[in-house]
Amino acid sequence: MSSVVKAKVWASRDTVKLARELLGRRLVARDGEGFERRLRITETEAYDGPADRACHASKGRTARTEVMFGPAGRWYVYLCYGMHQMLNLVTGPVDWPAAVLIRGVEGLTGPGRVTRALGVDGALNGQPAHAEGRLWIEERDELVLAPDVLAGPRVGVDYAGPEWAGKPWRFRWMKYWRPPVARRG
DNA sequence: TACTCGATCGGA
DNA sequence: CCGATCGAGTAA
Repeated sequence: MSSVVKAKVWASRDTVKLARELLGRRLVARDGEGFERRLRITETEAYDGPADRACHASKGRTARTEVMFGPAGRWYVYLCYGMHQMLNLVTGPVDWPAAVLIRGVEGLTGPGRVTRALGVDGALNGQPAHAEGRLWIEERDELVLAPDVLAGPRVGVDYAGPEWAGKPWRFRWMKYWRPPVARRG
């Protein structure tokens, strides 16, 4: 199967469904020595379209959000709070800005922790997520729904207002998801 | 050019 | 609870 065909898997109009279906698929990270880690995706969030006030692209088409308007199957990586890289998979048709934030993989809870552990940074922005390289999503012909998935509101998007912050577009595969390490009190 | 604020995290 | 830390977005 060509990369082009594989990328079409993510071109569905329904990004919320894709965020749900991404659970259970493997994220593969290859380091400088060629060592690979294959980790099940356990937590995702959907950011869907120009009307979604929590989606960066709701502010319009800019240099930063351009990649979300492009073809599906590429990485959208941006810096948050000046120190955390956020890893997203671009989804949807061309000119429909949407993406799925990868918030957790097995053994790693939290979007900033995932990228730190896998060495992800802005260099991956715009790179294909469906071809072997530095980081990719393992090929699988069919999307398989993971069982035991909990949906809830997205994290940290209250600024988007109740209509958008309240949408249950965060998905966790509870069989593999683990709560963040306890904070000290 | 000067602000403001975040799709977060770890420490107190 | 709080500070870290910096680029994008906005207003001017």
